[in-house]
Amino acid sequence: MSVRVRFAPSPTGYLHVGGARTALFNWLYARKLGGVFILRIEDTDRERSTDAHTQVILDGLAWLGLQWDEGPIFQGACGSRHRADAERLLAEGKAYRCFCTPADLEEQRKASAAGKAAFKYDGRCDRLPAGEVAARLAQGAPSAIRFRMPKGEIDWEDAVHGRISFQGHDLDDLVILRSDGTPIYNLAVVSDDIDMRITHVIRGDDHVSNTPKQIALYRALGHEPPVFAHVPMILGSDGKKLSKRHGATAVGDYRNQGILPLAMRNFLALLGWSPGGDREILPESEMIAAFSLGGIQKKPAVFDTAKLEWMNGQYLSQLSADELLAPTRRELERMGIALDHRDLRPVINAVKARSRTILHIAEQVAVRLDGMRTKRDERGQQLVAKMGPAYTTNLRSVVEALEAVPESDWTPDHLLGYLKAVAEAQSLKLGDVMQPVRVALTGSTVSEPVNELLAVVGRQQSLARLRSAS
RNA sequence: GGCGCUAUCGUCUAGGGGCCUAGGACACAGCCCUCUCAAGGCUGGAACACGGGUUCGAAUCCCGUUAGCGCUACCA
Repeated sequence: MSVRVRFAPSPTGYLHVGGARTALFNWLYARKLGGVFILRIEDTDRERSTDAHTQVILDGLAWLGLQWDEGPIFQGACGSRHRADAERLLAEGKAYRCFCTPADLEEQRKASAAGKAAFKYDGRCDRLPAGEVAARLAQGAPSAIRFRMPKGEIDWEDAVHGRISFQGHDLDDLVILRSDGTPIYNLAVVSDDIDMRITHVIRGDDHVSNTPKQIALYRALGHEPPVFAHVPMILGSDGKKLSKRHGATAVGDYRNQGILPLAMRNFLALLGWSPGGDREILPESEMIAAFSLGGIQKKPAVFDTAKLEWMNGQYLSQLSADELLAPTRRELERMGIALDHRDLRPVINAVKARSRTILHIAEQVAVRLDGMRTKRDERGQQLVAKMGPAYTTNLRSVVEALEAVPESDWTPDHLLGYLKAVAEAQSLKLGDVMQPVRVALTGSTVSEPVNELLAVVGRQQSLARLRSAS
């Protein structure tokens, strides 16, 4: 039987990095086994689901290059099947009607909390005589359908964790169909996974405790459960589950910060999984070839932004200026800087070695071609002050010499010669003539070699800016 | 509280009884290169949570302790 896996996010928020990694593992597994990767949108929570969120998820997956083979299938469209499954369980005596209202249950919960024990539905409606049930239904009393949880042990061989077992008597008789006829998550998932002939359920560890309930449901519906693989959570630097207060948690946030999709995907793959050996930067083909569920870590992983940026830098350095051009332009557009008429490639080449993100590249381009001052370079003025009067004196000497340089000599090689000549003539160290130029042109003490910087900014612009600075 | 899961450098991990005086990567420190900063190269500090077993031999197997995390809805 061929492998069929699914990624099933609910469109109630953005595409979280944890979700993205779950999607990635599903995708890798499908690709590795020649299986089918299906996208299902779990939108049964009508209140919180929106089309906008769905679109963000679709965009995020596409950006990461995780192409799905089937779907997106919308769970909300399968309500009649969910209802039919619930009613079948009811008819077969595997479920029962529950007339407890949410208010009743709230009260039961409170009473139980006082006794320090965990609340567990006591099955009072399961003990209602058949006549009573019929009478209440006849009166039109609203009722939900509850699944009667089998009492024995429920266990499975988890592809990541190994054997996990629960005792049926620790589990609740869970509601599977609300009184308004809509399904509850655990039923919808099982019903859909059966319908879609899912063979492997690869999802987050937060679903481990749902698994025994779902296995019971599978059996009650007359189907063998699929293979389950529960992948560990992703934590913030403080060891708590990654959330908004840790800063960026959505895939889109990293996209906006100038992270490349392949770098993001590679980083995510290494969070909780290792190809074995010492490999880190993996092309898609190697990643797929090396992937296995057994190679997934059992413990949660901390999301380390520094390593993500390092990895992004690795990918960045492998790309040519031509390949970096489009993303850089997109970033500049987002920044509201119009440089459409300029050839950005020489500048990109000059700055990319010192950049870890596309955003940083775009900023450097803007500084050079648009005279933009970035926030991080605002301290340029302070640097000038720090250099004292020598800054102005030395800068003037350079400007004077550079003004005599013809356009035809305005190249990195020739400029280096001119700068060295200035240093020699003034008995200065090369750094003493270069650093003022660097600061004047970029507002920063950090940049590519000054002769390259001058070439990239261009003769006219360089001289104009240096003059006004000196 | 109950149930479940987990436990190797600060972080991501290699490791599946002897190859481990525990390897790699990020981060950090130093050196080289150098006009600055990156990149690159070299060097360094840094971990098997604790306690019992099993075994000739345990990071690796078993038990317990501790700690962390997850779940505990007519949410998903």
